[in-house]
Amino acid sequence: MARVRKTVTIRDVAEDAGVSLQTVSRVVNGGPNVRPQLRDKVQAAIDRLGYVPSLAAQRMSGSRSYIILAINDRERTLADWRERRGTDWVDQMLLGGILTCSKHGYRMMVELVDTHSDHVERELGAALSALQPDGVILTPPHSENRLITALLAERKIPFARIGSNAPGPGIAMTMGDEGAAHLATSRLIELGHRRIAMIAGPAQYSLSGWRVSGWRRALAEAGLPHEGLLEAGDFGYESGTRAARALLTRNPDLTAIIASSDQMALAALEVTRDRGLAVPRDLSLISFDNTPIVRFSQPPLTAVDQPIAETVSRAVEQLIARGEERDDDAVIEVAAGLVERSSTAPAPGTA
Amino acid sequence: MARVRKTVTIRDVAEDAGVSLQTVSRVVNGGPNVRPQLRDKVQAAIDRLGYVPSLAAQRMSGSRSYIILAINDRERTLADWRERRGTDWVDQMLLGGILTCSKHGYRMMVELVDTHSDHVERELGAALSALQPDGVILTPPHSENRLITALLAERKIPFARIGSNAPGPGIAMTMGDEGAAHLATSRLIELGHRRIAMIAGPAQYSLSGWRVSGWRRALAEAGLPHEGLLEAGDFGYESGTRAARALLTRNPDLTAIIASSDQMALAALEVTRDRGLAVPRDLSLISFDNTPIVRFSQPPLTAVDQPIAETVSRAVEQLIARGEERDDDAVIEVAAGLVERSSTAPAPGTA
DNA sequence: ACCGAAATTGTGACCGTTCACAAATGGAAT
DNA sequence: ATTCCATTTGTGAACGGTCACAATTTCGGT
Repeated sequence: MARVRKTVTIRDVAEDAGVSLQTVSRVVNGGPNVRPQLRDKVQAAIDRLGYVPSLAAQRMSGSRSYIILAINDRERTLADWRERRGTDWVDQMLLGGILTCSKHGYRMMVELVDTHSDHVERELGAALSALQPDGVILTPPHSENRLITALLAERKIPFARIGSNAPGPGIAMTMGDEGAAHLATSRLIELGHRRIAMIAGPAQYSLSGWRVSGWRRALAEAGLPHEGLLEAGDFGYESGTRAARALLTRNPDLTAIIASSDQMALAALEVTRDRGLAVPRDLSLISFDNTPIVRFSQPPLTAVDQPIAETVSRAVEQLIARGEERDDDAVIEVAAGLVERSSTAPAPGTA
Repeated sequence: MARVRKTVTIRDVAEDAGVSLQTVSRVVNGGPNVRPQLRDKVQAAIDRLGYVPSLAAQRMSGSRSYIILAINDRERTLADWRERRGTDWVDQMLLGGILTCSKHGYRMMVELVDTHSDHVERELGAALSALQPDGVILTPPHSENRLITALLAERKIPFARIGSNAPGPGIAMTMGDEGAAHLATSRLIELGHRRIAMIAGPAQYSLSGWRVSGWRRALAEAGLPHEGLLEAGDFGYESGTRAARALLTRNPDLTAIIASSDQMALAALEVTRDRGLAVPRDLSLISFDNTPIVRFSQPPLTAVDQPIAETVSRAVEQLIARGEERDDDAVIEVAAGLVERSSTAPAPGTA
């Protein structure tokens, strides 16, 4: 353990090993064409001195910055968002990304930007100039923001759009919302349900639309109607209450509800309870997101599991790989799964 | 909106404004001794070109890095931790820190290190060399790790230890665990409870000890015994189940339990229900942490609210302020509060 | 032993910014 | 006007790396 007083630079290593700076640089970066013998000698010096290249200096001299920038919404992130969808989403996203970055020698930096369009361009532009990241990850609701994607495309920085199903500039990382909704709906149909309602998310998120599509497609495939079975919320609890009430009032024969967020599902659970209906005996319930909360409700909810951590992780890997490559757009799907708990059961009156 | 092709450097601005690099630098950094007229002219050029100084270059030339490094435990963070204490802790910490950093023109970077002591020094040392942060935030269980604090002290990097009550090197940011436990216990005593048990956290976290102390002190002040009323868990659900069972079996006259984590409190809730006891009619329950989960249990739990976001936020501000100052150690307390919900009530048989 | 190409190593310039210091300018006092 | 000092501006040298390219070594084939 060498005692480190001042920062150890590549020069110190070069001197210690009796070689040139360039050689040390080659060893550090695993460059080719270094004789094994010399490489070992230099490596020994590096270890002895505890040398670690300075990220700042590396970036200065034209190499990569080894930074992935994750763009999050400032307002929604902390207050709004956590109230509505549970905090888990942000958490998983961060940790999935950070973990994967660290695995590849990269670092993830979180940048919070305002939703207000004027500022977005400014703020993001400043962040890009200051940090010069090798890649950017866009999270909802910025995943499909034209101004942002245009800015990134112009600067030729590879970027991934999380939770966006639409092809377009950058890499779209979808969690297969259409398919997931289809899966959940199909499962309910399989259990004998015929009147299956959906509480959708707000239209501003395109995933809301995709989930509705998946639900509708599954119903259509089974020859079931969807009229009057759709209500929209804003992912939050109160909106779920409203939607559930409307649905149950309008459709007394309802036997299943799919909610586009855990909070809205919990609200629906509360509403059904108030009306004297038992879940899952009288009504089955499936939620989206599968945050930790739904494991502790009575009963625990069956939920569509959005593989957020894995999605972000894959996004990071894509960006890193795109480092030198051409920036071909793509849509990558990470499949969602259905975690069956106790809020789903065969439809009433079924064998 | 100037169209940005290549990165705008300080040179471009200097040229555009017809001044020297140094002058631009002065304007950017709010340096003294620049004539207002010139300053405006330069500022105009900066705005027009959309210039933002490169963090890397700034760091290179001896200025600060404007980076705060938050050290988290790799294993516990993702898997273990979230299972045991709910994911909220990490989330709040990150966002509290990130938000505050961004407010001051700093950025927060999360570094995950292994718990295994050999690696910690290496990993952290590498991170410090690579990033050269202006400050470091240590989170449990690293807040009191000797190797880490020694390393930071040696490198003279200001650092804050979150959730540590003990004075020592660096700034200790305590959330007043002793006081919080005392507060919760006192409230129960006030409600007429006489047999108040505690499910403590694992000994490896010093906050566990402090919470026990606060509980004990409150009991002592009221002349109540604490013998046989203490069980320890590991913050996780299962351990809470075990502890609650042991406590209830050993003390049939128990009327209140304080749990050192939300998960353990939920477990205790489940156990009391199994035994035919109603909360809060027969038994009052208070948990620690106040993660979103406890709002959705039946009944919603009264909980000690750990002001994590604020604590980290304050820590960041301390570190930034310490930038140039002397590194005097300190213990700063951010008081916890009690959020009363429906799991606490007057003791059975009380007026 | 000799030649040439391939493999290995070294050299200088440069990345974008700030630092210490030198130069120029301004204004008050003489 | 002149002198002098304080204020304002400019200059060259770092900072710690990498890049392009030049110099050197190695080695197979003759």
